[in-house]
Amino acid sequence: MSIRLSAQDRRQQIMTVAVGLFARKGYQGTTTREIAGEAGVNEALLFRHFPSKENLYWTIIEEQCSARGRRQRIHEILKSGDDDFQIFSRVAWEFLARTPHDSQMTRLLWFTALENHTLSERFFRTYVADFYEDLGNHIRGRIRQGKFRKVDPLLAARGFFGMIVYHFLIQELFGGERYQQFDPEKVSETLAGIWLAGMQSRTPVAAANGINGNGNHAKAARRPKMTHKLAISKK
Amino acid sequence: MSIRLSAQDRRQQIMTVAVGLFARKGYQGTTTREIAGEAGVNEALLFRHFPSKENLYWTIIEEQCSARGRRQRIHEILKSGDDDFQIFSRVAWEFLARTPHDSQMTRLLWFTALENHTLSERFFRTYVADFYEDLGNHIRGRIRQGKFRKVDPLLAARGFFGMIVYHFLIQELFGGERYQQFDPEKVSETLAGIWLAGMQSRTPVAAANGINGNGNHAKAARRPKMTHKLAISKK
DNA sequence: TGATAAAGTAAGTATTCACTTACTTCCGGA
DNA sequence: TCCGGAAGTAAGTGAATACTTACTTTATCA
Repeated sequence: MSIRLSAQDRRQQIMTVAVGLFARKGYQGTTTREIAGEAGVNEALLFRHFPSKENLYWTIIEEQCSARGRRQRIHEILKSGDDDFQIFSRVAWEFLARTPHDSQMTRLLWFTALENHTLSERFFRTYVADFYEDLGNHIRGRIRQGKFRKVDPLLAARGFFGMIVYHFLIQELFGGERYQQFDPEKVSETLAGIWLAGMQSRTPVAAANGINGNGNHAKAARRPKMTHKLAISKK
Repeated sequence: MSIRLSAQDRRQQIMTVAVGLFARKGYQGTTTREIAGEAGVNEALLFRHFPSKENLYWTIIEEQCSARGRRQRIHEILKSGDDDFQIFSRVAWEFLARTPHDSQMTRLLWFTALENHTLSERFFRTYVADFYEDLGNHIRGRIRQGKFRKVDPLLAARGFFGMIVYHFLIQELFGGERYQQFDPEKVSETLAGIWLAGMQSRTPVAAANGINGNGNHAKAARRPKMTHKLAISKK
């Protein structure tokens, strides 16, 4: 028996509890009994607020993941006219400085992407692709201005996000934070600094090793070695 | 009724089928009935070969993920004495040039990490931490030689792996490959090139924006702006 | 101060799950 | 050729699951 709440408050409380459980154990790993139990109510009440477990799940995803706030903020950062180090540090910061609720939702979304691979594409288009478009356009502009090396803007954008998202995953999802704490601001600046210096490098050290001036690759000389390694790697 | 196989062959076949199902749907999302059905045998036979579903799962993980081959190869690459562009391109290549079986196992391991967060740390220590140690040591050496910027070697290694692993995840797990195909060799060289140029940058462009010569950060001037953004991001 | 509607619950149901028991089929070697 | 043992199966078991039905409690307002 639990404290009597208004339908609206109870609904919200059930969703909050469910986010935590779905994020920790996934959709399949969470039972409606657990959700009701942790919310301190009878299971039947859960089904008065949500017609099915699946509906509860998608309600959470659609309500919590609109993420328009972040996209808007990143859009503003990119158009702010600041210098690139400011811009990329702040974009990184947007992804690294997360509330506990953000962390939970990130876990939940990775679960969704893995569990429901028919919907993972929709998820990707809705919540991720926009960032690439905005950042890719920015990078493309810089390349046109001659400020960045000529590389595939999409690949460069992925590289940048990859550094940040992967760090976040290791820290928050794999428990890396138990071994070493990182200051999000320092991480933002360090990773953005590495990536940016790599993109701005006008006389890239790598040029001596096979990347020519305009960012294309001179493959012929190195290919045999790589091919050899591939043969081994396939076992 | 299925073709009669030797116990050894049947066991192997069940494992092969199970890898595919666990990778697509996770541990919780896969039923023993499905595995038996797809293997074309009775469910009871599955339990003669494996005492439990959980045992089947861990047998797969321990048998398929020894990954010692790859660690050994990466160790050799790092000690090969090649120039850094060769080294980092080839390490990237090791992670990007995957067989379909490798892709399946990667999906399965991400599932494991998410589903079983008490064991994800063990997984991380067993199969990931080694790479960091090897690569981190290499980076530390280069910093000592004055060839790389002075940044946290662990963070730099994570940044490098992040670029590669994230690209792989997007392509293989989120279906990014349906929109755009990438040549693994080109991706390896481009990402390694960006990261390496960023690490080697002797007079980093970012220095004008707040990173000083030895890689530490001058925070004071920029912090108010960042803090402002954080306040917004917390909603 | 009751009537009422909404909040909340006890005790189910059908189905599915991992796993078992008791049986049949078939191959290889003496 | 025949028999022992291994490969394979039909038909379950109890527990757990998502979801339901029929009921009780309680806040609110005329």
